[in-house]
Amino acid sequence: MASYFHIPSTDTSQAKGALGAVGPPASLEVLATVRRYERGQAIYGQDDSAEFWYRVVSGLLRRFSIRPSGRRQIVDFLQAGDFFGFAGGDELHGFCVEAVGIGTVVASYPRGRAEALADSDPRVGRFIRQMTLSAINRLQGQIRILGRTRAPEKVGSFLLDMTTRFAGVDGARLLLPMSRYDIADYLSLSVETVSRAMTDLQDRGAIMLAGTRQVTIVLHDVLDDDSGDEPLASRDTAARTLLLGGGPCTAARSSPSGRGV
Amino acid sequence: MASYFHIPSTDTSQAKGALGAVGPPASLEVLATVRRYERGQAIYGQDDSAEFWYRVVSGLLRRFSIRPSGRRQIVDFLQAGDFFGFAGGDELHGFCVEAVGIGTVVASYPRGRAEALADSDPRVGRFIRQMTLSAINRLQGQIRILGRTRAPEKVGSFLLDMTTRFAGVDGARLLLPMSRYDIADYLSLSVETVSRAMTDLQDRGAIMLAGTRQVTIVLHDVLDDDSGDEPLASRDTAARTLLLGGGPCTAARSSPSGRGV
DNA sequence: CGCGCCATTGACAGGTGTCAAGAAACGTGG
DNA sequence: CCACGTTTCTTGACACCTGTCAATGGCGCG
Repeated sequence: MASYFHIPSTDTSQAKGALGAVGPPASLEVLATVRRYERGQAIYGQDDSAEFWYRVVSGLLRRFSIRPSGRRQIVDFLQAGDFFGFAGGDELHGFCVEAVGIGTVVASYPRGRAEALADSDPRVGRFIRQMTLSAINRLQGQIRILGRTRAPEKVGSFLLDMTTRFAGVDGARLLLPMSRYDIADYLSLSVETVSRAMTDLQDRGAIMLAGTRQVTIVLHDVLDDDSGDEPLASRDTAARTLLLGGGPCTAARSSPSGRGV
Repeated sequence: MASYFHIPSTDTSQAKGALGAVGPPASLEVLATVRRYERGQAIYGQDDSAEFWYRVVSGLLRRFSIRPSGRRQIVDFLQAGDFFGFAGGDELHGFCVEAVGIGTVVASYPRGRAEALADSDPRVGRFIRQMTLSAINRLQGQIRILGRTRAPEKVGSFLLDMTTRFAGVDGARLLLPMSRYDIADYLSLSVETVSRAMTDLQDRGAIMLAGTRQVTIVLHDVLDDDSGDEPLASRDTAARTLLLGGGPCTAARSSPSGRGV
């Protein structure tokens, strides 16, 4: 974290998914402006115009929106290498992006020039498509998690998902970069329920907690398990799918890898 | 629905969001192969290889995955003009796609040739980026909905979201193209709870039901309301955001338009 | 008419949000 | 170094909501 304003190459000290490993093309990178953000500082706001694309150089960001009720819903956690800010056509973002910790560095790209570059340089276009696809994968992963019905399952699959993105040297140990409040707003749970789910998973021997942020995964299958022991939920739906659906959609999958659209 | 196998242009008889209105470039369209699917028939399965991109010509599809417990989770509803099937880099989809109703027509594009075309033809590349962005918008919309805590709110925001996508001639009337079971698996609720939420919204005067599929929106703000009357949820979180967050993220938004990344 | 499928409603147990209190971790200043 | 305030995290009690199980009615179709 020494040089803040130079060498905007991605910090790959953290383990990353297979996709985001490759950096942006040099022709795109010359457009970059790099800036450092403090804890809680906003990169952009909910009603700001989408004039830039962004890339996380190092640190962690949260993308969220505030509901009329005051509830904060976190839609995405962004780490080194992740792109964000490419809006859906009209001018507004619709979301806020904030730095979670201190020393978060973000590169920004002028939207118009970046899009023009994507037209002229196939590598840039392909890269942008890759970035949007990894964004889609992250969103689908969160939908998978939000789709679980009970809190320990949500927290469990969240931890597994984080392991694939924020894992330390050995795969089982995980250093959570965000607070319980962030996790709660990401999973649409109350902080108390997140806390209870953590201790529940620990009591069941699925994880081990060292302090509040360090988690060691012990039993993967318990975290991934969405069958509340015996009762396999939604028998009706499953049965209907088996009868009507046909095809290979009936087979259950074991490993959760959010791919494809 | 007369000509099944020719003129694969998008059926725009249904109202669409602003983005998907423009059709695919002609250079991409020459690669298309069009096919018709019956009710419940699979376009591809969970572990099929992602050799094609697809576009919905007419009808409705559901994209989902089956959990080990047997629960079906619907990740996306796809209608005329929507693209799908561009996987996240590796070879598998990870999801199933099925036709919801009868007479669903889908165009498929060989993946390799379509990607090559995206490199050589900027219009195709831009179009693909547009399609991925609208996919992102759909996913973010679902995350917003799944983030709500109580069933009537989920169903209410779901109905509003569907109105923007499946609205009839006048904006308030909505003809649901999917069953209660589909809605339940989309919102991660039980069918009974969806049904109860519908009647609850009707009792409160927010909607009017004519039969089971036709819904008339009466009070938008009730459907969009996520504050359970008085108690504004997560005071802690909101207060913390107000104090720490800073920036324009504190302002609440009224209209739910899922834009931006 | 009988038979699936879909939709609705009721009863009940279990899980989660809320409110409240207390413990632990962290930063700051003395 | 310790005291102190703030923030974060955990745990408990209780009301409410949702999933489950069960029963019923509507609807299309052979």
